[in-house]
Amino acid sequence: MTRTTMADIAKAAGISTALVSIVMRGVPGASEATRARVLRIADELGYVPDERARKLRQARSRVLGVAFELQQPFHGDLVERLYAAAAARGYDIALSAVAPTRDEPTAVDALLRERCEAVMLLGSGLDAAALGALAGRVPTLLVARHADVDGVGVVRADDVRGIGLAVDHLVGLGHRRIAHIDGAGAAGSDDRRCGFHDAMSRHGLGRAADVLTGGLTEEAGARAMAALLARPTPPSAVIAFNDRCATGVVDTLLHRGHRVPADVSVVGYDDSRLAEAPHVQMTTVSQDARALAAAAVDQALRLAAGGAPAEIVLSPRLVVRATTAAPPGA
Amino acid sequence: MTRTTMADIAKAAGISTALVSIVMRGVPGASEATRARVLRIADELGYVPDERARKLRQARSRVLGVAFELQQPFHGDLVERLYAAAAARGYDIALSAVAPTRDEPTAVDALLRERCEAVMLLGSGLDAAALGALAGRVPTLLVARHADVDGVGVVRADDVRGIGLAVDHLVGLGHRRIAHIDGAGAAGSDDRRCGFHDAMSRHGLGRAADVLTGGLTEEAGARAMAALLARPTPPSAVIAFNDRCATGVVDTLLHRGHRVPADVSVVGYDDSRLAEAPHVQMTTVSQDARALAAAAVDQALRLAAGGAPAEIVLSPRLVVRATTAAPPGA
DNA sequence: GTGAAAGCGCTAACAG
DNA sequence: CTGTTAGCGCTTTCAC
Repeated sequence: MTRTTMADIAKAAGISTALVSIVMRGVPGASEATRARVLRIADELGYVPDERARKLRQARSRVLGVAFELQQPFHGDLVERLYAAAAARGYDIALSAVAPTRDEPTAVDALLRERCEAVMLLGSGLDAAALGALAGRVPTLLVARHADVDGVGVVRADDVRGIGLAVDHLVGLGHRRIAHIDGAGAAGSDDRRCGFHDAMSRHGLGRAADVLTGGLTEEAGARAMAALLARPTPPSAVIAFNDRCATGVVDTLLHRGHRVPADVSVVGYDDSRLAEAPHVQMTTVSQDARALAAAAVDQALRLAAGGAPAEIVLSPRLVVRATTAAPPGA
Repeated sequence: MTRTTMADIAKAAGISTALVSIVMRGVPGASEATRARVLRIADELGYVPDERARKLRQARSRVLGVAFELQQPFHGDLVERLYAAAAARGYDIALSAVAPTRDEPTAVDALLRERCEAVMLLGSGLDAAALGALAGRVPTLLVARHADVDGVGVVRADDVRGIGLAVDHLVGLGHRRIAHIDGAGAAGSDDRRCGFHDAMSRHGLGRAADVLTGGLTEEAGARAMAALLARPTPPSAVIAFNDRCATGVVDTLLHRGHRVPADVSVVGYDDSRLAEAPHVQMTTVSQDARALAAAAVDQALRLAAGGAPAEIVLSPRLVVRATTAAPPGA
């Protein structure tokens, strides 16, 4: 089970390791004959290049670190797109997961040890001080989260506008009593809450703007929806912090015998795989994981090259599906 | 932004890098005074050890590779536990994600390049030939999947028994028309299907055993449930392939005005975070991610040390929550 | 208790 | 086109 090295191939082919390296990297400097022979031998010997050694030798590691949450479907979408965006630029992705039993500092630390050229934090929960400190050690990029910290790059969708789109859509359908179940302090929840208030006010519904504390999970959405249903006059539409939260809202409504969207309309956020599932068909605000990922890799590389941090704000898009309709009696 | 190395610390402290290494690793061989001084200087300089260099030098990389699916909540649970189990043995985890646009061979290949001592594939979709080939290159361990391939270790829960527990529970409640929505060829689906047939037969309900093609997603569950509802006499209970699938089943039932569990009981599989959410409270079969992860790391290390592959089968446990009850009119 | 020297597997100059 | 020489940052003998 001992791994084949370049030296083994060089010996077998009767050439130097440098030449093998040239062939393996596919750079010019070897005759076609040698190239073919080396490749054949490498294949026979089951050679797999040692990334660590390669990275160690190279001035730049060509690795981008990504800290993400294991249980956040939207992070899954982002990570998937980040792999592709990084690969397109010749970079590898080093993943480090955040979970209830593995906090963000731990995850980031692991990335630092891998000598990533830059780290991208997906919807990070770190505060300004921690972010500032991190940015002092490694080019740092916040993805899908708003923050104004010196030295930290940001790539995100315009959350204020995103929620605005949702409100416009619902008001256009005839809704007036609209509630927002927020992210309870999670990345982006402040912006979305503001966006909600702004948009409602714009429609002259400032006083009908109802905000409840929610969270990032189905559970949070379910709890908040239950609270709403306990009111004398529940809203006719709900905008949840994200798709998972919205799923909890829908479940609670259905469990209690309310129809979606006939009785209550529900809007999610993220357009994660959760929302597009045929049986869910959730109206949601798309952050466009693909564009976000592409912009993130772009800026991460710029930062790594010594560029100045920027804030890149992408426009979200409303994806109308089947969980929104005119309010009852409209 | 250029990283501090051991040489920098050695110079600043006026000692050799070897001594710094001794201190950083916390092994005996340095005086308390030196130790304290080195640690202080390292801290001041913001030193972070370079894992790549360390791994390269060490005979063993102390890294375990994990290929997992980004959108599978149960994989998230497993990964979280694997981090802890590996850390307890002094090992790091290298993550490589599988997603619709990133196939398993790609993910495994990335792991190989990192010189993992062993790779663990979570619910892999690789066939016997591919697994055999992989096992020839690196100690390979299948987690949460059944397979009988030479040289490949397996750590899984007893799926036949797991489904059996679900059937026993439902029959005990009085159900007789029970359907199983399967995994459509996914890892474990054969076992679960067999387990379903076995258990139903054991209860003399072999002819009432209804199996539908499903899948791993909410969507698959929703589609299958819709098909069941189109029948003249739909079942009074459904056992889904996993929690995601079960969620789709529940959603479809609720959407169509059926109550869960009053009209139809639903059982999931995995006991992922999805199932325990307060508003869901799904009855499900627990594979105990923690125990599975511990056993997996255990065997991965044994394999890496040259041990013979084994099949470790853990007993699943039925977690009764709120989606199962006696059938209507019972 | 401490340091010098030799590599881990690879790539990046250079020479030839 | 091909080979030699030097390391990347760290750990590991083996001296002192």
